[in-house]
Amino acid sequence: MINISIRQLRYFEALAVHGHFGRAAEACAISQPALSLQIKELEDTLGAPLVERGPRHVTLTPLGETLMHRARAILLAVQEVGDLARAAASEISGPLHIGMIPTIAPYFFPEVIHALRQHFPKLDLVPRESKTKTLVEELKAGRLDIAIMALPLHDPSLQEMALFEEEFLLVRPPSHRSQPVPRLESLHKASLLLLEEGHCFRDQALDFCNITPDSNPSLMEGSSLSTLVQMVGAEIGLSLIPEMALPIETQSADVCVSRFEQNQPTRIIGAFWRKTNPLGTSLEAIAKVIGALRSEDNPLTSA
Amino acid sequence: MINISIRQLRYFEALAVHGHFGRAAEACAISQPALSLQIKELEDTLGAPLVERGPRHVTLTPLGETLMHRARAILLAVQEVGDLARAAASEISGPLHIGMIPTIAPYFFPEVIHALRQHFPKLDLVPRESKTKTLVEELKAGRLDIAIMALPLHDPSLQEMALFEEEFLLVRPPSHRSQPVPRLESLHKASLLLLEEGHCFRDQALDFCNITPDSNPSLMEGSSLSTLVQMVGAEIGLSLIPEMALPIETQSADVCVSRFEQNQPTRIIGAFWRKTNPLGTSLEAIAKVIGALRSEDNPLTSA
DNA sequence: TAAAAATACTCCATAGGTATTTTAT
DNA sequence: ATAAAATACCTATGGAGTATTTTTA
Repeated sequence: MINISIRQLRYFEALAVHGHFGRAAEACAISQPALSLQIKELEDTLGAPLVERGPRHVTLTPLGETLMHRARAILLAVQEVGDLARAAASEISGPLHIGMIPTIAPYFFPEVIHALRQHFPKLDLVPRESKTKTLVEELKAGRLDIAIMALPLHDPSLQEMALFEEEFLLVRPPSHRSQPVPRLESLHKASLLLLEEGHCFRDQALDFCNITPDSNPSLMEGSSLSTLVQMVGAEIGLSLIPEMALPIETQSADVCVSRFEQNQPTRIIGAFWRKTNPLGTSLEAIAKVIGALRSEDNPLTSA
Repeated sequence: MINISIRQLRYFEALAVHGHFGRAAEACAISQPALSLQIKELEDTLGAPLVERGPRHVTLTPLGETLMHRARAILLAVQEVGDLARAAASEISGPLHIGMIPTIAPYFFPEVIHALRQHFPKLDLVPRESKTKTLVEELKAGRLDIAIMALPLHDPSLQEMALFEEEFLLVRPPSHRSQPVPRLESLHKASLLLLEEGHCFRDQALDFCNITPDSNPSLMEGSSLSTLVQMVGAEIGLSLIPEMALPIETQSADVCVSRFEQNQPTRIIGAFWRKTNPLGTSLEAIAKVIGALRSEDNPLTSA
């Protein structure tokens, strides 16, 4: 029977990530020789080298690569076993890694954290803001427990739960205040300011306006909603912002914010977690608390 | 970070299987206190009891049950990491657990073992004979590396490889020798002898003859092909046997064996293994050697 | 009260630390 | 020549053994 230890897999993963015995050892909070020995032992039991030792950095051998995949899966499964305990406890406690997309995070995180502290005082919240793609990766790798993102996602390994619907609002320069609200379909002709590549809000907006980035030369980009609103205030163009950003982003800029008169676009925001996460039930309760914060004005559930 | 060891999971699995600290310890080749301590430690790190201690036997708590599922998955993944090494070696070696369905095993195992010893001398073959359902379970649990069964199976976690086609032959009492071969479709009117419930060969035969067990009161059952042939020899009825059983089973019985004149029924025999088994490539080579034994007379591949 | 698990203790294997040498560019 | 990994050696944690006590139907 093969005698590898979880410890060896942990060290090996660190070595793969850092590509350097010394730094990997540091990451594992052990000395470099200690890590070297465990790697050596792992190589011995497998009967083949796992890394190629270079003078400046080490790289994985093909066998090392395949082991890495399997090791990650095992380490995730082990971590989930650890979470079994927390799931069994009457009250959820310990660190909870929670992620949110950038177009929501700055406006929603404060109240989410406040509400979760109220409902689950034993929880130690570790918030993170990233784009959807990163959040999904982090969820799957077990570095996040739950993420708040826009639906739909269609990832079979993730559980999704819709929380509330959010409107897209039109932001125009102050000079437009007297003009009528343009129709959504006419926006492709305007100078539209949108978030840079990778933000789901950008894709949603493009989708609603029926725009492909190439076909619209007057499209301009910003890296945050705040920037966009400021640029609109400086008469550079129009933009869309999610409802949630309204109170904060329009405070410091002189802009004209309007709903559309018809075909008001919206997106649905939901919570996501690994289906295999033993904390599932707790995460559902947490998601419900988060959803309740917004569902008063915007109820998705008919409760 | 949770500090669970693979050792603890192994011991816990043994305890779950045996329901008894002493016997589980024996199965793990350690002393009872050693196992008790590891279980206790596991319970401590998870913060909740995993087993309910009874005076005669222990039973898993609900948490223990869920842990068991996850532990098995982890242990299987670890075992597969162990197999990575063997897969990396130039020549496949070590123990290979191979299963076969009962209607093939007695006739085919000898030549399969002989051929595999020739081609893979470092392999230590561990053969087992079981019905399809059991073989599938054993494959998935990692207690079998490869199984030879009838297609189709449609199990998404298993890789299948067709090896050869095998005919179903009609076995009649010696008195029928002068009579013409009945048509396959007329067999449901005859006194048909078939294998008992659970053999895939039985289901295949029923299927070919368009019989449902209930609708045919003259159906009789035996627990082995050998029994069936002997009963046919004793004029008790007719039967079907797979081609492969022919040389052995008809040696010691005075029966009349015939192919059908039309609609000759066949089944396809194939090899199966876990898709995640790192030995996959080796198992493919092994399966090819097995298939080559029969594909001379019965080629499935157009080689 | 009897079978079985928990506890007490002792021992040894091994993970980890520090100091040092070897290696490869 | 230098950064980095391997080796040597020591220490200490903890896993396993034997003997014994506690538990509970």
